[in-house]
Amino acid sequence: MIKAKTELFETDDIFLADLAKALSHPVRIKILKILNEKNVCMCGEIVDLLPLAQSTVSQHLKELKRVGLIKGDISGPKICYCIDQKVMSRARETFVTLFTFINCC
Amino acid sequence: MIKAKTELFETDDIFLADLAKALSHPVRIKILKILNEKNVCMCGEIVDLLPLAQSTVSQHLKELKRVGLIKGDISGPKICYCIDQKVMSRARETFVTLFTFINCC
DNA sequence: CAAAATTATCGTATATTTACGATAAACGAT
DNA sequence: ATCGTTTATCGTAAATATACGATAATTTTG
Repeated sequence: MIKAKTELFETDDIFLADLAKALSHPVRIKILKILNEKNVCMCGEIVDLLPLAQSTVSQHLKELKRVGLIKGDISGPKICYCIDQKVMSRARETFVTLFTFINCC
Repeated sequence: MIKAKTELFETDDIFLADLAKALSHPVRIKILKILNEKNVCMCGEIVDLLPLAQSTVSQHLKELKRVGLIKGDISGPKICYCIDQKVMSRARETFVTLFTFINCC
């Protein structure tokens, strides 16, 4: 059912939009692919693979962390980043649900 | 294989990021759901269902049109918007490919 | 032809994003 | 304790996104 004008957006829509925002920059897609390939990765390694300053990469990692798609485990001065598969699965389901909904009904 | 620092992003990543950008606002998710439910929809109908000015809704429609997820057929002074299922399917595949890649390999 | 209806575009204000260099913070090694 | 390494954060500048009202453009209707 379509909602009345006074109601705000549904939390599902906000979550999906938020996920999409985290995926809306090629660098962040690339970072996810790098993390996927290396399994676990220091921030510095990612910086070396990208044409960006360390602070910029750090900002992108922060955005991915914000939605939970990645997590960073502190080990000494380094931080080992990796994909949070649980959240990633939830993200996949969220997108699939949208596309299924739109392609079917 | 991980690319050297000098190479820019892959076109796949750019396309995916671009799609994600179009989906990165709750209003645009909502618009897609409205179009899905109504099948075909005038701009004005969408405006009536959202707490936004007509010009703002028009801008969001433009962003969805930019990536091709929707198309607008002119019929008199009205414009009938609908989802472009072909592009939507491509979008679904693009996201599924990413998630499959990340969850498996 | 004029008026009404519909939608896009323009101008504009504000907020957010993206990028960088510089600096701070945390830890291991010397 | 100090130094080097690693990463986050700060300050800042430029670009983009989001929202609105006003206006223009298009077509149907009167």
